[in-house]
Amino acid sequence: MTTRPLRADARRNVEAILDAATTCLARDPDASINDIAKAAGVGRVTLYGHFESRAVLVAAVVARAMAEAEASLRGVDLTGDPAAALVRLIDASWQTTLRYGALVVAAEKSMPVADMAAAHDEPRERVRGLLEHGRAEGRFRTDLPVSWLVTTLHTVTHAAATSVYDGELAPDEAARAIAATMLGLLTPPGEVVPDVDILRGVG
Amino acid sequence: MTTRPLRADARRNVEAILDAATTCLARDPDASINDIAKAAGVGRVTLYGHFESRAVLVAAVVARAMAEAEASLRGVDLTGDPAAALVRLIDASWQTTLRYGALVVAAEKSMPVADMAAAHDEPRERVRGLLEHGRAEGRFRTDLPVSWLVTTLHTVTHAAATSVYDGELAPDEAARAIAATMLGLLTPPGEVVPDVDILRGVG
DNA sequence: CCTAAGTCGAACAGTAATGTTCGAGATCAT
DNA sequence: ATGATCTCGAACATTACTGTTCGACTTAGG
Repeated sequence: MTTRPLRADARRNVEAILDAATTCLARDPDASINDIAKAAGVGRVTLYGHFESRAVLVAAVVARAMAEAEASLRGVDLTGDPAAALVRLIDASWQTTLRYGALVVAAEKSMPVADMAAAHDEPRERVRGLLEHGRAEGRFRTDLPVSWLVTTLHTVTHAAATSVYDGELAPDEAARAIAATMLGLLTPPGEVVPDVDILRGVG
Repeated sequence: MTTRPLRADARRNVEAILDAATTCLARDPDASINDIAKAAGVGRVTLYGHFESRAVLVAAVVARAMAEAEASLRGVDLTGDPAAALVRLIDASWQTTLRYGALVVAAEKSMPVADMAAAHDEPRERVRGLLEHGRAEGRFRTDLPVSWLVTTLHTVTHAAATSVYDGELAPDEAARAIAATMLGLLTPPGEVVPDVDILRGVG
């Protein structure tokens, strides 16, 4: 059952297809197989030679994106000051969201709901743990459900991605904007909002 | 060119179609004309008798939603304390977002980009004015672009709508959650986050 | 250099949606 | 109650996409 090693050009094409599919689907979740093949500089038949169906292709794209996200998040130190840890987490996850953020829309249409839920669960739990920690220390607000706070981080990050895409937010300002926004959002009523620039590399 | 007055049953059907289209498109922006007609308890031919094309139908649905939104927002008093005014604005706009929020996705696919931009401009300007006012008074943060702050209100409100839809947030908690979230988010670094419950009807 | 592996375009079948046409029948309005 | 208005299902043309098959061609690699 072991798949024979692909020829060099075939391996190149698979890579090109995955790259093209990533950018095409991020731009338009309804992008056709034809568009993707053309963007990859490859015939439609060749694409089907490597990916059985559209569903298989987007699954492969998503898997690759998730693997990269995992890798970039695993290294983040979530201990110590919760606010500082949050800023580190945002810095690490921002690039991934910018590249792959819009993919979820494409994924939602061709993947079973259970798989989507499972894929979302792990990163949400990671964030949830950090927020709970901050709440226990009195640094993050407790007057709103944790699940809601997790959702806001998610949604604010995605909003930043589309803002950058639309030219409303400069790419190099984005991570700081997200961090500043979240630090204010998470501060308990009656407490003072921390300055994001103190918590980041102050240049 | 003045359209003759419709017969009673025709008027009823037009209403039913608009209602059905609103809920169907909010649930699934790709809902087919067939689904909408069936949901309205009407044949597909009848629908086409009243709405030339899918584009015309969604335009009509959007127009009705925008009119209702306009009506509910026009009455909001935006003067006085900016934080209190923001809370009033959120309370007024929340119900509309909950009902019509997901429509924008459907609208984006069948309306010219210019129309979408124009439709978004007016409410954004309203919010922008309020935020500028708050910034001038030192109540809202000035270390982030206003356009970004406007975007966050937009995105947080929509996130609340989908959270309610998914059962993660109780409908009656939503408006308070949005207001609390935004008040924290908008507080300048170094300042104290206001308590939302003091600014709302304290029950 | 020669073969197996890979590519490509064209042409095909299948599906699903939009929009139109027709005529028979129901419903409102006067 | 009678004619204009409206509804409805079925059938049709059109378009767009997915996925497959075929045979001729190019390329990798020993």
